[in-house]
Amino acid sequence: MTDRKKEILALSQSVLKEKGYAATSVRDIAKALEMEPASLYSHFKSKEDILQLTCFGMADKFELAIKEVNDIYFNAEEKLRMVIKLHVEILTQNLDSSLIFIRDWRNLTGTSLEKFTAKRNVYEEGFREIVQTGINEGIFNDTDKKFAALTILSSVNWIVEWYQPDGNLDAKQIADKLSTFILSGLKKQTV
Amino acid sequence: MTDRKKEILALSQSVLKEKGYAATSVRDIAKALEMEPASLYSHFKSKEDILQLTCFGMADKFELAIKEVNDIYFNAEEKLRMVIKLHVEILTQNLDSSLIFIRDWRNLTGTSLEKFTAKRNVYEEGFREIVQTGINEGIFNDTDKKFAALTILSSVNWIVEWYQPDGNLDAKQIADKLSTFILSGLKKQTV
DNA sequence: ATTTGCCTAACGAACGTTAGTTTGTAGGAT
DNA sequence: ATCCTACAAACTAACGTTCGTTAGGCAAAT
Repeated sequence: MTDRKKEILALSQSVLKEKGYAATSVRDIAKALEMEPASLYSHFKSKEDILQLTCFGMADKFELAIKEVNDIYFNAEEKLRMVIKLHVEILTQNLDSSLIFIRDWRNLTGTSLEKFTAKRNVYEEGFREIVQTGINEGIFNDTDKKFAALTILSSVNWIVEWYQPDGNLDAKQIADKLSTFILSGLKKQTV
Repeated sequence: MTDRKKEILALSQSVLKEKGYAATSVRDIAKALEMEPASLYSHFKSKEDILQLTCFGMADKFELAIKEVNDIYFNAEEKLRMVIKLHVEILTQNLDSSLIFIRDWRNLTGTSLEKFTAKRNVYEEGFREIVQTGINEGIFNDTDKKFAALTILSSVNWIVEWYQPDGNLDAKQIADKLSTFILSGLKKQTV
């Protein structure tokens, strides 16, 4: 991928995130980039090509992250804290892509859609394994691990809806807060 | 709203939830309903009319729920458990509308969009108040209430992504699990 | 007699995309 | 130094399709 292509992709993503993939036309993107619609096709095969590059680009980052965590860390709490930290970092460092990745992947078609959901399942399975590890270690409640993994992922992914790069919370602080919330809950421990 | 209009609205929603509002055409809806596209306009002013009826219909239900909770229940934990229960019930009993409500409200335009986000803010504020009540009562950790409310709402809303009406969890069970998770977290309480 | 619910037909606008062409630029040969 | 080649990146023009929507009519039910 040439530098110019990367640049145009990034700009396209910042346009797509505003109204969503389906509601944004190729002409919308071209206009924001101050070029003709046809010019985009010097870089991309199709509109969906942009979506694919975005979704799989993000999926790859997450895949790498969970592999790293499972290779290095032993303790389930450590693993969970680490994967949440990496996840939040990926989201906040790629906010435009992340919004498209989370909201618009459903617009993928055919084999792309299948591959994507497969990758997603692998990642979710990684979360479930961490929960299971914690249960086996006796440090997590013996809970529904599927349910737990989904709940964790949902709260982590939701940060793209409210995160402000210029706000008063950075990625590390968000990750810490989330981990604490997920691990200990809202209620004070009764002693 | 006539019975026929209600029926057509419900059918339209079941079509819209599949590919999302923006990616679904009026012709798609008409085809699924086995009528001509133009016939839909005997019932709705526009395509966005359908979206508005859906989004505000859901928003009204949630508004009612949080009012009920704040009127009746005193204790913050009780309030939180109750509002989660009602929220889950509304979602699961209106799964098609819920999916559109959660995913597609961004496609609203003009004053509709403004009104909607305002309503959403009111509801979120209701959650924040419950958290604040719990902190004041000394039963919740002194946490970032904005952050907590968002995290709670995200995990509650996410159930529309995986809930199966024919699955092995009903609304009550989901609400219980969620409440427990949110209140106590994943980690075993160290005694 | 009026209303409800659907129809046929069609409008203009916007859609994603393609074909073919021009422009700018970098590198090697003369 | 200048020319030639090659390629990248943009352009103009337009294609066929689909979009949301409207006008007007017709049949059955009230």
